[in-house]
Amino acid sequence: MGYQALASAFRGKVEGGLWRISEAIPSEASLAKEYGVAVGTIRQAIALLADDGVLIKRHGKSTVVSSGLHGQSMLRFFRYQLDGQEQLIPQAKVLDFKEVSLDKEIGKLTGWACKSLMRIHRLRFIDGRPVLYETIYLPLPKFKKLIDYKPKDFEDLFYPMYAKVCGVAVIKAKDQVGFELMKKVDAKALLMKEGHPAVRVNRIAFDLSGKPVEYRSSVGDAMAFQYSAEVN
Amino acid sequence: MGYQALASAFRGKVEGGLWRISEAIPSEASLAKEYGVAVGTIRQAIALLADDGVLIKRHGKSTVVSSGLHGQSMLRFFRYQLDGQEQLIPQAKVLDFKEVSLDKEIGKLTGWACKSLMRIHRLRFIDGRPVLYETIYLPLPKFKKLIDYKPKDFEDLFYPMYAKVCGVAVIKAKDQVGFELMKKVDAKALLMKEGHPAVRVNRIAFDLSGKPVEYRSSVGDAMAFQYSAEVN
DNA sequence: CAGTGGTCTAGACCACCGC
DNA sequence: CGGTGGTCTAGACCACTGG
Repeated sequence: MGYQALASAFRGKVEGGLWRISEAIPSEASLAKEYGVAVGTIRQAIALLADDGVLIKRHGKSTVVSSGLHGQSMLRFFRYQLDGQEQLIPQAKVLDFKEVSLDKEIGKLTGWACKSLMRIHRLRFIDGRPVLYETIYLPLPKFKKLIDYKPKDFEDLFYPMYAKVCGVAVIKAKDQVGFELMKKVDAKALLMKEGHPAVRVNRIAFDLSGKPVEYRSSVGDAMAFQYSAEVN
Repeated sequence: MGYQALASAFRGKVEGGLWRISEAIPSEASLAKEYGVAVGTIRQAIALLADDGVLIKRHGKSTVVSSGLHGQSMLRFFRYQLDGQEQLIPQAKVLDFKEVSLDKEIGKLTGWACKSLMRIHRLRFIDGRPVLYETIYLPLPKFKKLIDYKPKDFEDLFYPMYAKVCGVAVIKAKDQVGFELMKKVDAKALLMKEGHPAVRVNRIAFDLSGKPVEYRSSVGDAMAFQYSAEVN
């Protein structure tokens, strides 16, 4: 039982729901006793999961299972201060949503095997201006609690909502950024002209166990797009 | 002398050139003896620098000082296989270079205080087609060995060349991606039309001590742009 | 084989948090 | 104050690399 095997065991606890989102895990000392290893070994195992974002450590307090990402990780792609504004008020509005059958392309990208998805259309605003038009797909057994929602019930930030309502913590995502000319529907939603330069971001989001739990495609004005990345 | 203080001390060794690029540092055991601490403490300090990319550890061999990034980290922004090609032959060609005085804007971005820079214009090709037009700025006391070069002397990959010729290891970079309409000079270099949608990537590259050592601005066809990123 | 880093132990003491 | 994670020790033994 090396520390990597212990890390796998702990992953299992999280995936199996024995260690629940936002809740504390046992102390390092008690885990060491339970597994019959030294505390240092437990610490190494926990460090692995903490690096992955699965567990959150805070000195003096218990280690807890992550409830996922919070920041407006999508809007970070766009320049906000178009008019020298300093304060920005990001908002979101769900336009419509319905149950749809699994799209073949999305199934291939995500590996989902479910029959139907929930599809949500949503606009995001900055200072009252629409800047991003999103189409979000959620696999349906898992997110069934959302199908009784009304558009107004959806919160501005989806990931914390997933955690609260559906017990799904998004801790990682893969984005694909590409350039295109704006299509009619996208242009209409964003109050722009068809054929205007556009950026499309396709995102697959992953939960605590590394399984894809959301597919999202977002379109915005390419001329307002600005992305920063670190390379290591 | 905690492990963080030790890490600082080790950073100093690297920055001061006492531990040189690509060379082995003393073993953990000998460092422990030298500093009068336990091996575990040395290991923690070294782990910090290894996470930063400053040191490279390999089981069974000595820990060495990093010589920097290698991959074509710039071309990763573009789709290569335009025609179902599988093998791609990236090439580069330096068009011209000269000593110029420090641009105010670049000085602000990089914090450079030198008087003059070396400016290099460079084209990058895939399958013989120009895809990227780069303008590279290097602070001049540090890179003076390059001013006697002829355009043909420059290697395809600049970062390994910096390490070999100037003793500068690039281990980190910050990229800023934005869209614009192609300017005349850029269009001409890339054999495209002025006003065509373009992507511009501005990069600041950092050496082992975290100081900016290169500023680079690259332009390419927006329609061929595709970027993948992980969000954590 | 000698030398390196990787894993693990069983303790000690420190630093932080909240009651 | 008690409980948590953070740092450190001084060893033991394992696993990998290269001559």
